[in-house]
Amino acid sequence: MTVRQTDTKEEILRLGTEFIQVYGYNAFSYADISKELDIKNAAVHYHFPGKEDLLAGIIDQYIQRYKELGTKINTPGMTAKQKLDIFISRYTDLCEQNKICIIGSVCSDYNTMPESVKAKLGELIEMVLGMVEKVLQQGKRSGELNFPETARVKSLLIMTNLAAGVQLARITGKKDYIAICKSIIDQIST
Amino acid sequence: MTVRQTDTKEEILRLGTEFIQVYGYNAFSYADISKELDIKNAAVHYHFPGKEDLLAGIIDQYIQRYKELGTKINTPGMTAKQKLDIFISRYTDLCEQNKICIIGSVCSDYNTMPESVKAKLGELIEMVLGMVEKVLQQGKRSGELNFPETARVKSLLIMTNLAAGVQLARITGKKDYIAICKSIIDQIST
DNA sequence: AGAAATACTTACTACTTAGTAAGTTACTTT
DNA sequence: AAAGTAACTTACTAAGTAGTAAGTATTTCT
Repeated sequence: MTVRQTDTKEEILRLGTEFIQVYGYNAFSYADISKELDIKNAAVHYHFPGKEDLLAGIIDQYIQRYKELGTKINTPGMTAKQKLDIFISRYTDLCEQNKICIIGSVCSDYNTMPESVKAKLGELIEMVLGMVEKVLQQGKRSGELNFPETARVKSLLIMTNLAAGVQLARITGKKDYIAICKSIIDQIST
Repeated sequence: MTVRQTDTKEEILRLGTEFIQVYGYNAFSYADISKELDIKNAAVHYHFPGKEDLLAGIIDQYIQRYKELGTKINTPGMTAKQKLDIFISRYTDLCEQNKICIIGSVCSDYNTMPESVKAKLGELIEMVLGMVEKVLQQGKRSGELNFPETARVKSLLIMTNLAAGVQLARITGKKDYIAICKSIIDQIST
């Protein structure tokens, strides 16, 4: 039962996530993190020996957060539409902060990553897609939502719209992202 | 009327494009290019003084190619569906070579780029979206295609499906990309 | 109180990065 | 034939990169 002496490790994870979302994985260095936190780069290496370890830690944290979201979503009395809105709002938040989804960001550099990280990334994606699929399935069964595709394929369509939507918004502006979100909702509404 | 002494410049552009599509913009160096072409890194700097110039050249070439595609597409006797298939096949080719769209790739590193490159990227995207929009409009008018959204929004939806689809395929496999393509076609078919 | 673990800093190394200045070769123009 | 230009190479620099070994202060365990 340690009391918590430091939150340096969590700050490193926070900053690492932010840098990936804002500048990309191969565009930031341990020096960027240490400068920002006013510590030495060796301190970053202490918590995460290599940059790959940091990336693995960031993805693990992401997986953890989505697991918590899954628990939250399984609260009874929530409609499928409300659940889906929670997923969409995650991307809307990113868009408003001029960030992009770490999955999309890391995907560009995917081929420069070790197998261990690739596996973790696969786990994260399958988890998110699975969660959205379940929500869509629930909505379809209850008659709340309507779409011609299978729930799996529809989750692929929606998630690709959102992921590339925030990327596009960086270049063409937020109005395009907003239009995409509106269409996603319209498409599945009965 | 120069005869063409060298194709080094074009080879650099070709390799640069490939590196961006395979590893990402901030993950390759001038040394990677010079090694591959068996020249010195100074030779790369001769043709493209800075990495930003190389990126600008790559995007310019992409814009040029899409312009040529636009001309090709304006050939009479081509259905809207055939035209759209040409756009889709570009992404399918990428997917098969385990590459991703340069727009999506570069987007991760967008905030590390100079304004001149950002502007070029905007030009490229608006051009592609505009072309797809026109094709969709034509198809809708002629009754060949059917969709509830505006042509502009539908082009956003389709292009985000494709762009993120090839990204996703890297991680979860090509079957997901294929399912996405099938759905795109199904959605707009009358 | 002493030992051990935690969370660092100091000080460094080996390597890679983009980038440049000056020289070389070969072809083209006048 | 001379001058100029294009397309390089040679040889380098300054800055940044990930990463490490050894030391220090502080807390925790026994």
